[in-house]
Formats: sequence, structure tokens, C-alpha cells
Amino acid sequence: MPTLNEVARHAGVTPATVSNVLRNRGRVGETTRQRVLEAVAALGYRPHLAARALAEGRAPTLALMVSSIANPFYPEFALAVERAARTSGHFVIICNTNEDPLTGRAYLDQIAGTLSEGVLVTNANLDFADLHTTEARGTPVVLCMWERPHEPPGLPCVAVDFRLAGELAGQHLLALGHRRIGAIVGSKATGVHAARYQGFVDALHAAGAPKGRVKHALDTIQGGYTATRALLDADPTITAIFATNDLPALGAMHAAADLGLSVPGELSVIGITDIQLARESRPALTTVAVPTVEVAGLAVSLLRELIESSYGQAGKAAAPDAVTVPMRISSPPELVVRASTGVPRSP
Amino acid sequence: MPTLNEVARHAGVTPATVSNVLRNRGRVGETTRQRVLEAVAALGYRPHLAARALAEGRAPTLALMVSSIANPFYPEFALAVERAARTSGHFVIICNTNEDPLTGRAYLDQIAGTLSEGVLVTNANLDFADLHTTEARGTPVVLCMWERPHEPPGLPCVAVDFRLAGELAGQHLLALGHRRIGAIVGSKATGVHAARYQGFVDALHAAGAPKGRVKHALDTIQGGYTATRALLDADPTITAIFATNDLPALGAMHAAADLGLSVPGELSVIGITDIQLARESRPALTTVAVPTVEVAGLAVSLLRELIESSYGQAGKAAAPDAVTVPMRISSPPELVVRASTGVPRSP
DNA sequence: CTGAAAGCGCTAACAG
DNA sequence: CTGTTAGCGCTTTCAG
Repeated sequence: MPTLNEVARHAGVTPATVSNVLRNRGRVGETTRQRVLEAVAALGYRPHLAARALAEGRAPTLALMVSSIANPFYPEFALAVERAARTSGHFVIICNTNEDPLTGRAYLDQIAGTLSEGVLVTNANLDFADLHTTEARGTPVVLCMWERPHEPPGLPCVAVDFRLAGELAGQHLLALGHRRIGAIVGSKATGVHAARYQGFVDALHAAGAPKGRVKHALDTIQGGYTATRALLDADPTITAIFATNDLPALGAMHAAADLGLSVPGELSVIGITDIQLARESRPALTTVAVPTVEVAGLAVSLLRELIESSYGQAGKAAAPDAVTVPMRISSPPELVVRASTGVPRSP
Repeated sequence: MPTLNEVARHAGVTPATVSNVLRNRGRVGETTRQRVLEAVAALGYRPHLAARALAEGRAPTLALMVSSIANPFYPEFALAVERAARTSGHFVIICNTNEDPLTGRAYLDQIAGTLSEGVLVTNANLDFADLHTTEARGTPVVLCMWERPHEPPGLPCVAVDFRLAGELAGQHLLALGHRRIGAIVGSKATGVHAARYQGFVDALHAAGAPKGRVKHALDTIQGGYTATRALLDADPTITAIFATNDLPALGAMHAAADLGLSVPGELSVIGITDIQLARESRPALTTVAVPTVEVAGLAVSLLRELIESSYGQAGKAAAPDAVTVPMRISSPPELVVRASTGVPRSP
């Protein structure tokens, strides 16, 4: 691997000049520029990114924290993040926390600021204190899927109005005529899907409909499957299932299939997110779509801004504007009606 | 961010000593070691990975090239890769080629050897010449899913006997009594699934069964869907579909659903790979499982070995053992019978 | 057992 | 416009 120095020698200039032509910095004469470019091509020179990172004091990578990339939502998101990151020359390092805050911390400790100049956090079971620590150490962090635009998390974030998503789902079911609706909340009671469920309840309330049964479940197909069976077991008159995420909704459809209930004939099912699988299931899942690609784009660009300004204010003492934690809000979720919802069966 | 130097000062020693205790190198006195450790803890020191990379001449990351992380097989594989990589302190950078060889080359050019010390390649539409180039430049490359153990690709790889997988699938269908089987090959005629289809044909041949119809398709659910409809259109007497991958197999099931054909009652469907979705579809997909996690582990450890030896032989002139390109073979694929296959309908 | 010194490959002022 | 001079933070001989 040829170095900058060798290229410089080959071109009969100094390393600084080569560096300059390569990054269009200091103005360089056209003839030397050509000479340098030729040398670069001749030697097949490629800049050593680690060296550059050290010299610049910043690494060209972003860390993407996910609980498990195997959860089908994350790959879609990761793809969008990577695309956005590439536009600013960033590479993305994927950090699976495997739902373990300690693993998450280990990642943050190791790469934040030393190999990555910014951190993107999805709903990855992380300790907020750890995130604040890495922020305090100078590495910007942004939360990618904050659920409650009206209750900022105290960390830069891009928020999606998930309460609205829940409400839209509820309204859709209500409009179809459903009154006995089971709800599957894909997390513990205190969990991250509270806003979605709240929206659903709001819709019910506004329509004067009864509140219905709720079941908390793992945010997986299996979780939705189990929850649905429990729900239907407890109340066979349920005509629709609202799940706070697509995966459990898919599980609900499976449960229906196993119980011999047709969807949507005998049971309607709706989810939230609109992952690819939602389109591809049979029947195709009605859901409330979250603008995934947009969120990824917003998150990356917010992170970039934070990174830039973090270098900018390096000299400033005690920035008191730390109170204004930035938050971007994505465009609102939208109902996508597909084949898993319909009018309720007659009693 | 405290530096090694500051820690050294704090502990009243030199940076070299701190470095030594941190990596258990030069023997260090127990008392100074303690002192250093305290200083490290007190200052919250974390090594600067980019600086270390430069000094060591090697980066702590591996590049994982995939065509699109959104294809459901890759996340599962990526997760396994990351787990394996962590055991040697490596981070993984995910590189989506988006099926574009140029994008792949751009990635290789930029990070191979400068930010990543090794490259893992899945079936990511890459130019082999580019891979050889990066290898020649000194960055080891390993192919992760080579399909034909008996025709080494000329690059280090871990191979899976996909011909066998196709054969097992064929045998299963045959054993059930199917004779009119449609095949969906998830790639162009010249493509990467040739071995799988060959195995299937071998099984047919061995049983003296007719060869049946074939349709090439995109390696997606949609591709399988379209292909299935075409197949059934051309020959309604088909009783089973063999797909060279799970995604198209899933698509076949959807097509069946839309045509009002019950699976497996009126149409059996089998795939290859056993992605998570196969377990989670309804009916659950019968498939031939590839040992994904094992393959990831083999690939990472092979890559590690290549990396180590590449540093080792740095001085040696013209290593003539370049002829022995290493290949690891995974344990054989295994048939997983689930609910999508059964005896053929009576004529 | 520990310190001093050189350098990894590149960038960033500042001179000339 | 181009060259000089310092490092970035860490590792690694080699002396002491």
C-alpha cells in the first residue's frame, strides 16, 4: 500500500501538496495537480482512513446501536441509515446489544469517539445514563425512534408520533364497525409502546367504545401469537386485534389461521410500522406506516449537525445552550389499508 | 477524552509503561501496575482505537459485504458474524452494495486495509477481479457462501454443499409421491443457484422422474409469486414447487393462497436455507436448512487466520503457497420438514 | 522492570 | 502556489 509520501516523491512534490490536491484544500497549480493525480493513479494510492482519522481527530464512521439486527425492522432501517451515511462519507458500524445494556455500554465505551464520531440509537434497550456519558465525553448521540414528541427524552432525537399511529389504527377498526377489540402491546407495561396503546385508547374513548382487553407480549411474531390465543381464549367475541407492532400482528394472523378463523372475515388484524413483511404476508397486513426512510435520513442529518457543531464549539467554555436539546419530528404515520381488516362478522 | 499520556503523568510513569500494563506486554511491576490501573480508572481512560490502528498498522474492523441488508437472510447472518467478530475484538462495518458492483468496488477501495483488516463477502454481486485486487493489496478476503465445494472459487471461502440441499429437497418431494414438480431458480440461468437446481435434478434423475418445468426468478417473495403463477399457468397439474431459496418459496405459498390452492393439500412447497421466516410463515415452510451460524463462525475464523498470517509473512518474498487457497466446508444442509409439504392430491 | 525515542500515515498551520 | 514543521495518540524497539 503506497503512502502519501511515496506519491509525493513520485510526483516530485511534498506530502502536504498531495494532501491538498486530494482534498481540494490549499489552492494548487493546475500542472502540479495533474502531476499529483497521475502519481496517485500510477501507484494506486488510497488514503489510509485510520491515519486520517487520527490526524483529523475524527473518525469516518457512525455506530448504529440495535438490540438485534435480526429483528426485521432494523435491517430496513439500517439500510436507510447506511445510504444516508454514505452521502457524508461515513461508514456504519453495526452494534448489536442483544438486549443487554452491558453489551451496549461496552460498545459505547469502546468505539464512541475513538472509532465512531457519532452514535445512532434505535430502541435498543440501553441505559440512558450511558448515553449521557458518551455525550458528555464529546460524542453526539441521537435517538432514532422516540415515541412521544411531547415528552422529549433529554437527548437529541427524531420523534415519530406513535400515539397518532395507535389512534389511526383504532379509528380504522372503529370505522369498520368493530367494538370488541383486543389489544396486544409489544412490550412490558411500562414499555416503549405505551404511546401507541394510548392513541388506541384515545380513539376508543372518543368513539365511546368499550376499552377492551389488553395483553402485553414480546415484540415478536411468537409473542403476538401467544397473546392472541390468550385474548381469544378469554373473550371469544373479539372481532379485531390491534397490535402495537407489525410482528405481533403477524403472529395474530397466524393464531387466527391455527384456530381456523379467517382473516379478515372472522378476525381483523392491524399493526403499526409497515415493515416489508406486512406487504408480503397473506393476507397482506393492514398497518399504520412509519416513514422509516425519512426517519433514518433525519437521524443521520441531525447527528451530522451535532457532530459538526461539537467540533465547532470545541474551544467554547461551558456552553449554556445545553438546555435546548434538538428534536426532529417525522411526518405523521399513515394508515395503509390492506387485506387483514374488514367489517366484523355478524354476532 | 484523556490520553495515554495523561494517564501516564497521573500515575507518574511513562506512556510506554501504561501501554504495557494495558496490553500485558513488557513485564511490569505489580505496584506500578496498580498505580497505572488506578489512574486509568480515575481518568476514565479509553484507548483511542484509530490511533491504535495507525500505530499497530491494523484496524479493528471487518467489512461485511452484502447486496442488501434488507434481504432477510443477511441480518441473521450478520448477527452471527458480529458475534463471532466480537470474540476477537473486531467491529463489523456493514457494506451494502445494493447489487451494484461499482458500489462494491468503492467500498473495497475505501476501507479494505485502511479501516478494515479483512473482508467478508456474501453473495453480493461483486466483481471477482476487485476482490483479487484487494487481496493482492494485502487485505484478506473470504467468501461466505460458496455453493460448490468441488469447484473452488480461487478465493478463500467457506462452502456449503448446496447441491446436496437441492437433492434433499427433491428427494423429499419424491418420497412424498410427487412427480410433477415445478422448480423456481432464484437467479439468472447462469446464476449462483445452479448447484441447488442441479441437486434437485440429480434427485429427479435418480428416481427416474420427469424433469419438470423450471422458471428463473428474482430471489424474492415477489419473484417466487410470479414464477409460481407462471408455472401453474403453464401446467396446472403440478403438485409441488421446489424453490432454490426460502423467499421465492414463500412467494409460492402466497400464489397458492391467491389461487385458492391449499398448501400442502393441493400444492406442496419447499425451499432452501431455513431463514427465520420459514418457521414463522403459515403454513410453516418445509425447507433444507443451511447452518448459518456455523458458516458465519467458520468464515470469521478463517478470515482471522488469514489476517494473522498476512502479518506474519510480511517479510517473506514471493510466497509460493499462494496456490493453496483455503476452503472450509460447513456441515451438510439438513431437511427440515414442516407444514408446507405433504402427499400430492389425487389426480 | 521502566524510560526515552522514533514513527505509523496523514493533516494543518504557517512560512517562504 | 508550495514547502516546512509539528503533531494526532498509541505502540514498540532499545537502552538504562
